[in-house]
Amino acid sequence: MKGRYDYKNVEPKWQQSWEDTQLYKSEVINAPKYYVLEMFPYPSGNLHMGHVRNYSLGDVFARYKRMEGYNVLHPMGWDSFGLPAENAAIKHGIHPNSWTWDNIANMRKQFKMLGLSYDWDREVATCHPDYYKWTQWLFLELYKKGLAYKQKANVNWCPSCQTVLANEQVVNGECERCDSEVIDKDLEQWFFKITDYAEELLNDHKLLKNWPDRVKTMQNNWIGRSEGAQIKFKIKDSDEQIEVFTTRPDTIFGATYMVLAPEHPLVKKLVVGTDKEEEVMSFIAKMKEQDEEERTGSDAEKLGVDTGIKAINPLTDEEIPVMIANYVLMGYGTGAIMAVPAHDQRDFEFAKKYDLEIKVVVQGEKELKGADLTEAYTEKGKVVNSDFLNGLSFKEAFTKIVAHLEAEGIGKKEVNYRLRDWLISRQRYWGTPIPMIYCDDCGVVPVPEKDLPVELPTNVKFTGQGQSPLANVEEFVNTTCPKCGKAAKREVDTMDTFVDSSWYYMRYTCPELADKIVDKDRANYWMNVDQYIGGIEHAILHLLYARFFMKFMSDQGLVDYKEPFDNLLTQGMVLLDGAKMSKSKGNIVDPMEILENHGADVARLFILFAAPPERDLDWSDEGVEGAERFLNRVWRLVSEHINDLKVATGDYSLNNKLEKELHRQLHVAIRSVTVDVAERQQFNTAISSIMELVNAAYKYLNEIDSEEVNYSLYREVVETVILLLAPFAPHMTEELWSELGYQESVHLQSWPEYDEEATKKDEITIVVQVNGKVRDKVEVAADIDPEELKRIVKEQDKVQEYLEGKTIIKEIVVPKRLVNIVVK
RNA sequence: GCCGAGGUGGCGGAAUAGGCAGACGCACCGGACUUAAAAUCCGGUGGGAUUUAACUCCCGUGUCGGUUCGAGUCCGACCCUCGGUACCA
Repeated sequence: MKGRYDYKNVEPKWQQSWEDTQLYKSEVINAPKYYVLEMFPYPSGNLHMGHVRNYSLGDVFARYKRMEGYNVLHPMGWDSFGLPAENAAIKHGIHPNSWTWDNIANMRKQFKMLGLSYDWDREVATCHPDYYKWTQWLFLELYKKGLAYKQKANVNWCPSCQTVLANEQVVNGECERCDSEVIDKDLEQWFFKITDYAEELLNDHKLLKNWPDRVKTMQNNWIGRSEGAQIKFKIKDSDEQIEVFTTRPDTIFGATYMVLAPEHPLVKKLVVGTDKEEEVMSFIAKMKEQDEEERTGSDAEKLGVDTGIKAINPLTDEEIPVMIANYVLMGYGTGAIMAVPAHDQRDFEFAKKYDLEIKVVVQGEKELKGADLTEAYTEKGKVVNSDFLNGLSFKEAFTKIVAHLEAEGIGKKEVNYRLRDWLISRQRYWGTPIPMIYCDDCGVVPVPEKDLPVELPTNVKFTGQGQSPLANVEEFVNTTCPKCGKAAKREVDTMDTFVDSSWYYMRYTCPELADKIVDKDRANYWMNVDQYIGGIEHAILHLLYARFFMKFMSDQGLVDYKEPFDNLLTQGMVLLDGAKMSKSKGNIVDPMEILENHGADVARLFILFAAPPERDLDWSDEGVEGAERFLNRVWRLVSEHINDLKVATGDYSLNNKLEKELHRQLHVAIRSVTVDVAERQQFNTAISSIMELVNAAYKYLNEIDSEEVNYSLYREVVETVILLLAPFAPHMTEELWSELGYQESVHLQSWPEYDEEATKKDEITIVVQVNGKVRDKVEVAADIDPEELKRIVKEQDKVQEYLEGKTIIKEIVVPKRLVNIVVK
């Protein structure tokens, strides 16, 4: 046996063996299942360290659960539609199809080099027609239910990606992918009605007990539920009405003006032809020039203009001015507000600036006067100056005014959400075609299910300009109407790739199925995903969309569950010198280089040991060497004693203190590692516990007479180290296991069990404190009587010193830990 | 501003129910092995005071205060860092 772990030969050998014996193949059997899933990657062509971390974490769960006796599903696939493929085509003239499949082949090879325990028979790729056929099928199901619809809307357009984006993909007014500034466009686009599920998406967070709170909070904020009322205001000398949403209908008597967003459709209707037309239109033009930051930044200046139009406050019957202002956004609520400057800070600032009436209708502790206010009083106090609401609390006033509005037919209670419908059209080629046809006679007609998939044509020119490249492919565009058979045209936009990844976890349960998206029995057996692992950057995007799809699929009867991911682990980033690794900055550590120089087990062990999973991890070459040193230390535990180990298979007794202590540490280690992996998901401390056991083994070998080594005990320790380490360093442990003479894979063995009794010490150290300060320590029997312990403690010389001349007030005994004597 | 997470040695990090702060690893220092080096093994390593040394003592988990026999852990106020979000009516 070699003196060092020879990863270059050992790792490929076992990777081949695992593949040959189909070790990680999973099937539905009559046994408890465990579905572990990591977010599948975009096939950029090469692994990066974030991948290594993500997939190493998942592999530990998969291997551990398998050893625990679960029937484990651990699949892998490719989120393989997307812009980079198309950009490569534009730049290098390589077809996205071949570019993507080449990348997949290369990355699959790299994944295998990491020794990850995937059932590769279940591999899916979202760009494969066998997969996107079902993405299209889901689109049609959504369409049938009215949850997919086409509408002209003011949408986000990324000039660099040359496509529209969903709200979730716009960050601070910039494209989430390329950081270009996003501009507004009025376009007719396809939407998914995720807002229908807003309430459920919010409520079902309570089912997700093991999701990080911050992810749930981010989703809560994104969905942005608020309770209030919708109220209609009449306009003087017009049949039109202004509809507003407010969370403070209790303050309606204080509504002294109204504001429309510059984009509000009523603006043109009302203003055109009046003497204010020019002034208003030039103001609106100016507002449109403001970029996102200027308009919506926290300290953006409030700008407005009077339309000259008057609305009627339905409660006071007073005429109030209708303003247009930049601080009211078309994208939230109705795009119009009733302004209550005394009780809303924004309205207050605006009213001060444009000299509008401020009328107090909520009383605070001190009497408030409109003229004296320096800021709005936004508390929910007692209502005043409000006729029949006077004297009521917020809650009472809310109920009463809403009842009044409903009775009058001018308003109602309403729940408003910040969440918008999901815009899924993309003016790009490399995505799932939207299966819709436009017929002059029949209108919008869905592609019949039997005609799916609508395949992407391959003979496409990439210009990167303006509209979907599919628009220029005549054979694709021109088709016949499924209804009337006349010439018709296909939809040329493709779907947002987040649609593809919203349901892939379901397809893994039946990846080969040709006539159905999933088989319900199989889906019900494997779902939900028990453990999902991925980056926090998907807290809103992917994780919200996937939850939406799961709920829809559940409502369609495809599966009996409502949430896709029971447990979520969001792993931290891999940093180099405190900064995110990035190609453009050139601060990259290439996983392939680490595999070449240290092997997969070292890479995995380092990355799992260096930090707890959720936290960011700073790359350290010294740390990698430390991991390598440790693995070789384990290796030598076997290699240096291989002959004795091979014959030492019998029972043993514990002959002396050293052996008792080693045996105790063995069981302590099993307990710690089990708890850390299974309950706490703290792999760094799990590994440190294995290190402690290895150190204990060395200590034993060092301290015992070399003739007297108890090899049967020692063998059990070594075997346990191997088993505990197997999920972390699968190749080396497999090799060592076979060196010990076993034929069957270490990854098919049972997880070691510990004996609680064996973890206990006969003699324990008790800390002795006087007035809370440690003054001495005593060795006593573990089961000592507390009174006896107190007596022994007080006999100690050092303790006596501190007790001399003092009176004992109190004696505290914490069993197995300490004694504290309080004196005065 | 609001919401969330966090602040512990030279560094990454541990302390699971309020009970020895600093597990494990890195780095560093010393020793063994070696002609030598590498590798490996053994030992030391929070700061300070005193001491030849041992012993011993004091301080120490962002700051200040509180609860408690006892606080990294609980409570209150504050400071800082990171993440999310931001005219959301």
